[in-house]
Amino acid sequence: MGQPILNQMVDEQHQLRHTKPMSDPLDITFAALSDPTRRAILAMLLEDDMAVTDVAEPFKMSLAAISKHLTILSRAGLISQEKRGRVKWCKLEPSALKDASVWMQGFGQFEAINLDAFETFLKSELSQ
Amino acid sequence: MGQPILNQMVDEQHQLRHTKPMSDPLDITFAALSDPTRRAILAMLLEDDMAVTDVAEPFKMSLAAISKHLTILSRAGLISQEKRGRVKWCKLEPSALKDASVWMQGFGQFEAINLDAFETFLKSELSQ
DNA sequence: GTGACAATCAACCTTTCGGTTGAATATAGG
DNA sequence: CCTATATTCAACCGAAAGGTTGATTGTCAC
Repeated sequence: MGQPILNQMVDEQHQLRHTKPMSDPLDITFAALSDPTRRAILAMLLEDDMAVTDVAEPFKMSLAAISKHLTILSRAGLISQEKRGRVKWCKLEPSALKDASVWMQGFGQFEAINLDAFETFLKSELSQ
Repeated sequence: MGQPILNQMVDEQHQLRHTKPMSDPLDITFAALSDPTRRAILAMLLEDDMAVTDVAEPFKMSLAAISKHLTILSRAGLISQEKRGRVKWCKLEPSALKDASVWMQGFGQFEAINLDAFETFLKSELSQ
């Protein structure tokens, strides 16, 4: 039975005690999400896959800066990048959000959104 | 009609364009969650309210460091702190996770599905 | 009051973050 | 081939993060 989420948390704490420099994937995920530019990029990619230059266009910062942000999102698994020709296409990878989402579910009276039911819902939607 | 989640994302992007130093609450929430020590603290508080010293006990870092982490969690609204006598009690405030959770729900693999149905689904889940 | 305990403050250090600029590396197209 | 475009690399910068230590404040307990 049990609460795998809780166990995971305890493990995480235990890891800390031993000063493992090994960074939890959740570190990277949440850190990636903590920047508003990166969240905006994710929102843009929700609509469509985009080239790096096109991603950068709405922002007033340099292309290199956006390129770095994309690298961070990519390392967090939140997007994937595929080079076709000289253009690198960026694609949202929403499944990476799942672990973080599941972790958060551990804290909530707002388990309002039951993930199993959620997935069932998605499947039924997609099969139409 | 209406996709409030998506609109919110667009607003966020718009804000960026104007270099507002005004930090989105989501920045603070996700940044707070990106540190493993702080996530471990949240997990501990999930079991019970605790005094600062007791929170610090399992960790090998200084009390001052833990105190700083608790301040960050507090500013993010993820915990509340109440001083009774010389002891400051820390209490989990899981509702602060809700906004972040809702934001994340916007990213399903499901650009295919229609957002109205998604919201209807969420409402029905919440009303149970 | 005195001493022990709870917690924060203040100053400091090192590393990471988010940004810049300018040069470098592909690749596409005429 | 040559040139324009797409993207990254490299070096640098200031600011913020995460930690330390030592002093400080406040409260309880005798």
